[in-house]
Amino acid sequence: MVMTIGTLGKATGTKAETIRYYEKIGLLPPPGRSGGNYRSYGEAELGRLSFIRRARQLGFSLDQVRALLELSEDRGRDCATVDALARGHLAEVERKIADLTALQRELAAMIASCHGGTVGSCRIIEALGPC
Amino acid sequence: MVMTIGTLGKATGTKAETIRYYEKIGLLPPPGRSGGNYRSYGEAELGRLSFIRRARQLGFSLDQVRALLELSEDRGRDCATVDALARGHLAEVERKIADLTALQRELAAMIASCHGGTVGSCRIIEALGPC
DNA sequence: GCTTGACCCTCTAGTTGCTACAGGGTGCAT
DNA sequence: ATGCACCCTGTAGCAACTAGAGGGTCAAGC
Repeated sequence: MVMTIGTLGKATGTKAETIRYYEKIGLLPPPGRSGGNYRSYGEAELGRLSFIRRARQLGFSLDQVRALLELSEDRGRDCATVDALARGHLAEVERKIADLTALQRELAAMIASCHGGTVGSCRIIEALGPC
Repeated sequence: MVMTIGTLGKATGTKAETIRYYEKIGLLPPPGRSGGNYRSYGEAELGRLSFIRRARQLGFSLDQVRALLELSEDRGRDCATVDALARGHLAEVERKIADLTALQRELAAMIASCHGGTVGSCRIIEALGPC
């Protein structure tokens, strides 16, 4: 099964530009070319790109994806490194959730304190102003 | 009270580079200069920069901060616009929290399914692989 | 009065992860 | 043969800074 970049893109929910970008930064190997100099992809590339996209959806950075790809190629290796990478990412996500939740509370309190009127007496602006 | 950029930075928890950046994008007006061509700031700038930093800490974008600053200058105006801006931002934060929470659940499940061993049998790698 | 060190200046380029052109070539159907 | 959808390369842009090069300024200490 041979695909053009557009077909591969549709199969993985990725824009052609993004695929070319992944190639440029070395996340995808340079594929073969057709007579008209079109990139041509097969099953292997489909699998690799799916992996990348899935990991991205889970919020892994491109650097983390790169590491995961490398680790996944070495099937005999202990998977503790993979585990650590995923746990590190989870911790990061949890920290972000905590930060945003604190933010949410502050914003909600600020908004609740505003009872209309003019900017001059607005509690939201006041809350942002000099302490 | 006259300050150099470094002093203003310390007072507001902002790096000098960031202050110059804010000036470049028009968030802070160009300040006066000392004999040696140093930027010199007073109370007004301290207030404005504090406002900016506080809003940034609450996750408002620079464009939103710009709008808030403009609104705050017109004390007689109805504060409904301010309120709407803040509510919009809160909604955005809440959406992000929901997204991250979904992510967190997926990551945690993935990690829980991994019971050690080699990469070849690693459930994390498997979960990322082709469906 | 001269040096040392901390500070300041401008300007440019890098970060992350794409996205959007501009200015072309290819391939297939009509 | 001509239109249209697709492909190619290369560059520039987004947010919100951050870091560095290559200089100038100022106060203190000797």
